[in-house]
Amino acid sequence: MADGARRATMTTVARALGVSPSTVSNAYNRPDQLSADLRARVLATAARLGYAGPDPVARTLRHGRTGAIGLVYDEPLSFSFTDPAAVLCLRGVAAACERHAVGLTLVPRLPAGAPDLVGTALVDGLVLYCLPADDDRLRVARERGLPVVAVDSPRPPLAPAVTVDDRGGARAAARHLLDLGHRRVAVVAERLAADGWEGTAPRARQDANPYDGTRERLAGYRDAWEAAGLDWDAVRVEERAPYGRDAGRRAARDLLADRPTAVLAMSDELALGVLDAAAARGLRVPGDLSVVGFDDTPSAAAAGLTTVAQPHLEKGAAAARLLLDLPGGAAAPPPLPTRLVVRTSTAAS
Amino acid sequence: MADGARRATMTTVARALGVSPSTVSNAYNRPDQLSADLRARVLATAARLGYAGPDPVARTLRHGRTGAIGLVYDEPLSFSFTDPAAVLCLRGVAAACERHAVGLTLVPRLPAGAPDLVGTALVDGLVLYCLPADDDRLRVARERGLPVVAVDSPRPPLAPAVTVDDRGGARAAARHLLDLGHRRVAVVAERLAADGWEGTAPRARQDANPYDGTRERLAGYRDAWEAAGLDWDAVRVEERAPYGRDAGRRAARDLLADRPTAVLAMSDELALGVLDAAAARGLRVPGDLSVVGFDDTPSAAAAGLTTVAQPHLEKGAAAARLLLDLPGGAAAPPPLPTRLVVRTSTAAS
DNA sequence: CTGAAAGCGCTAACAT
DNA sequence: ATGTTAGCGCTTTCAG
Repeated sequence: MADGARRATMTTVARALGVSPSTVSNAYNRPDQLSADLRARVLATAARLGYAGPDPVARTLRHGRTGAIGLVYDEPLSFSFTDPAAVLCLRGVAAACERHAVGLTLVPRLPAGAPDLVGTALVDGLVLYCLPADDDRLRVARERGLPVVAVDSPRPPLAPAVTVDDRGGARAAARHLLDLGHRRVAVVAERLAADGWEGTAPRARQDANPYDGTRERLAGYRDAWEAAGLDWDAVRVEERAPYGRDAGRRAARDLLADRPTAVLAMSDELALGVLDAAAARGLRVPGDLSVVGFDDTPSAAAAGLTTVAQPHLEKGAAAARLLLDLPGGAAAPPPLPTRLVVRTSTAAS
Repeated sequence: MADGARRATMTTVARALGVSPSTVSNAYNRPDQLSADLRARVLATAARLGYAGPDPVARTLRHGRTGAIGLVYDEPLSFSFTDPAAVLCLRGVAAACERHAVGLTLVPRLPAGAPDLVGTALVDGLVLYCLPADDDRLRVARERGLPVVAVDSPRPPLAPAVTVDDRGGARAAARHLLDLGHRRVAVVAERLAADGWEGTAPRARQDANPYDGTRERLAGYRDAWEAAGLDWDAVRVEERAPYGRDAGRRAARDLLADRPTAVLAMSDELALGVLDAAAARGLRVPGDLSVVGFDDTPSAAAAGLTTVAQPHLEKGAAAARLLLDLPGGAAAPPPLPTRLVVRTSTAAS
């Protein structure tokens, strides 16, 4: 079995057996097109020569189908496995891939300057997760002619997308605090632009946010505020990057100096950071401070956080289905619902 | 820009410009092989025709390199995002992929009968994670001529692998309990075969376990036991499947009837389940019951679990590097170290 | 600096 | 039931 020669190919097998390549092809792809006997001989010869079946790449070139979809993410790849909300969404995507028997290719973001893998990944379509509206990778994917579907930004008409009622959820969260009598409320935000800036985000920055999900959340908070006849511009929106629990801690450390009675965190990870900071400062939650998150991740639930639930798994699965169900591309579903989940991190002011 | 015709190809662009296809190819792959002016014209024409650059599949066929590695896992894909230890390992793999600018394709396990995606995934190599020693997919990958590297089973000589000193770690865990004076100890095990069986695993089953990682762990416990002159076969090894925190709960519910003073759980997820069951039964940990886990996952740390740490990230990264560093395949590294981490879930008997 | 020609390995009409 | 032929789209010697 020493193979000094090149790897066996369909032609090799065909020649060894004195048949034509198409017969060997048929042995693999259309068993009914040849006698059982010949087929058995083909397979036996293939085994003897160490031929493992049609080369997937060549077959893909012929068929134009790779059997995988790609996932593009705005953070380092390892983040896909770090952020609880991302993990849930990915689980949904992965489950759908499994059902459709296609692979899921995580497409890494490369250091600027490197030729983008979005342009070369061997996939039949791409899920764009949490990209800013003007991200170049959207354009590259489009030019390749690949079907794309965005999740958590960008939205139509920029790209077909699975959307979530972020705004409604955020509105409910803010109204909840207002109903409890809170008026001195601060917001902890993740990045509102790709520039790594940190600080108290002015209104212009809030509105120019290219990440649709978070822009909508902020808009939802504001809706509730203005519906109550209050001045949104008086609400401090403290932005931190990079995203994560620590960002929440750091934002809260600054914010708490203002002695707010409540904090709206734009995600549960940030909210957990706020809880950390509150504890470090000796504040009781919800006695001294109410905190509302967003996402309803498992650890938020464990911490008793009041938050806004969204169907993460369904969101991911819907995105994958959009790519996989109808090759042409089905219509995007209506916005998925969000729901306020009241736990023990909020109380009357 | 209405494209009634077929998608533009290299030849299309060449013809539109009256040059040869190879010139267009050079414009993309060897800018130095043609005048800057001609190159600019080629690129402009390409843009005008909506040609997005060389087709990745065709290029792959030519070059024989896909630019991605695959990851194969013995559980449903979504599990990769559920199990904390798997997530950590995957993060390591993903980080290495990112550094090498290659994609990471998660290859789903299909319902039995379906043509296996391991045979057709467009990848340059495969990481086999937690497969049983006799898994068919190892053979399929080999026949394709793909480089493979196993993590957490199978081990050499079955396959090149990144190994961890599971046995040493388990030995330390068991010795820790013995040192504390525990003698009535029970083990909670995840699956010791792929058959879905549950119950008290007899010795034969323990030894035939095709999952190397867990077989080694069990062997490590036994080492310590026998070194202390005790009879391993008197130790109850309670096996549950499928794997997860709930499995730990259910195993512990049965086990605790024997009134052990300590439990060795073969993973932190199982250990957390044991803690749940102990709490439900009104047992204090470590007062009434000591518990030791394995893996040192974040939630284990948060729960104050005494456990065995292993370098998950490094394990995953090393596996990916083995595939990516030297195309030929480097030598596997020596077993990665494990380390007993004593927290507050263990005390003297 | 540019072009012609020969495949990479496979599949699907279309014969026979 | 089996073989012939013509590509899928690209890259790459090798000539000019």
